Amino acid sequence: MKNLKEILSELSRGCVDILPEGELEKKLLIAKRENRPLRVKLGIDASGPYIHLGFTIPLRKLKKFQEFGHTAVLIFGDFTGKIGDPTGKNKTRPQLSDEEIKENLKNYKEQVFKILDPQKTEIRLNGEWSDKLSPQDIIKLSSKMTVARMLERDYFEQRYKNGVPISLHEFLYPLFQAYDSVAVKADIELGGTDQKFNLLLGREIQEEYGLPGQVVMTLPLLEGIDGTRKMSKSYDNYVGITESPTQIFGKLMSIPDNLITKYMLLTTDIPEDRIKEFEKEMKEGKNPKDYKVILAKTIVQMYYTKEESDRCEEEFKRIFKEKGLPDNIPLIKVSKEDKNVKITNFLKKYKLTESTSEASRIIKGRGLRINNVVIDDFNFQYTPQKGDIIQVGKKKFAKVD
RNA sequence: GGAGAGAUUCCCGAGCGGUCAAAGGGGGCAGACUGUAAAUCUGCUGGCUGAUGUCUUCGUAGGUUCGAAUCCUACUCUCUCCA
Repeated sequence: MKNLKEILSELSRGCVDILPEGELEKKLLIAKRENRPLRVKLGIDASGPYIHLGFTIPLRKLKKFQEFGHTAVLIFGDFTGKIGDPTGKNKTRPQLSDEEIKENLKNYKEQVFKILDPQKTEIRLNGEWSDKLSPQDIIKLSSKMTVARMLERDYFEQRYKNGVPISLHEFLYPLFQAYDSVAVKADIELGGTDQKFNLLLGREIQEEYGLPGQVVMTLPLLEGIDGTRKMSKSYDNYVGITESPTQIFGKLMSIPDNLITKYMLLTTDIPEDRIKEFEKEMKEGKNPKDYKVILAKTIVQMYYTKEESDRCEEEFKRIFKEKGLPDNIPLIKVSKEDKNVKITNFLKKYKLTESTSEASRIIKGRGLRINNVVIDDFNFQYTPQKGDIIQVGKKKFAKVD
């Protein structure tokens, strides 16, 4: 049995804030005294439940709580999803239909239980209670918040300054989210650092409704594989946990060096002191690539198997060190008419490029190889032969069948 | 309700009635160098095409004009100020 100190240190690994300070310890003590599990809340957007490495950070934290006997309460934002969240400027997200929500929920569950223990997980749809709120309830809820405080938030402040429209209902979002905490009687809520305000609001609203306020734990946002913007599907810089081992491995190998240890700390169970050693070794001049391999292998192993991770490593070596070819080159079936076709048309026809213009651009840039021979003439007449290897840029391969 | 400002290509942002497929930056793609890293350098960055050109693009719909992103009208949306 671990003592309280050890538990606290494991639970706070990677956390940015635990607010109010010291409260987590109190909650843990209360749970022990009352012999009941803590209810740890995490919200997810119903519109795109595609779980990438960034989102595994809070999920893994939740798992940690489960290991210590507590209950994970996942809030699936079907209510908010139905209203349609206007994120950007001109894009008002389409409202989700009931079927879409159902479908998303199904996919979500599948992925989430790759990490969480289903026995200790409670999945709730916030429509359950939000749908039932009357206008009076909503007014009462809104009266707990002032416009000035809303506008203080970075997110709104910037948009307001830049003249980007803010719809009124966007102000309601944090309130509904906060109300979720009331509804599920959360003891703790997890979220990214960008959620700090919302999470704290949850605490306040709980107190307004006569409940003990939740403890807020914020976790860092993980930069995507481009190393700058936060990991997100819309930036196409994500590593999805349901992607193929090869993809996961490859993507992780392309993250910038300075993120290696951050990824380790947040997305794996590699012990913190080991990570510190790695850091030191890299500073002393060891090749960061080797540590990246450790990271990539660890993660592939977490979501697949040890064998897969070994295979990925070997394949990676073969492709990039020895400039060999990947294992699974997609085959393209060419038809008999494909004789002496213009190469640009060919590339477009088989979706190797978006357009013929893109094809000629790549050809001009010396990015096209057939059987390892650079083709730099965009008027090249191509007659595909079975077994030809076509390489477009660094990453796209195809084999003629 | 009133007054003003604005909507440009993936994003930000220039843009005299013709020489504008539209400056510049960001992002992206490709190449060199590497460790499929970072940094740096180079090229490209609407579609189709025999590269010559051609078609579609500047909030939407009309109009003026030989010719419009640029002028006019209406509409839609946004912002700011006043009440």
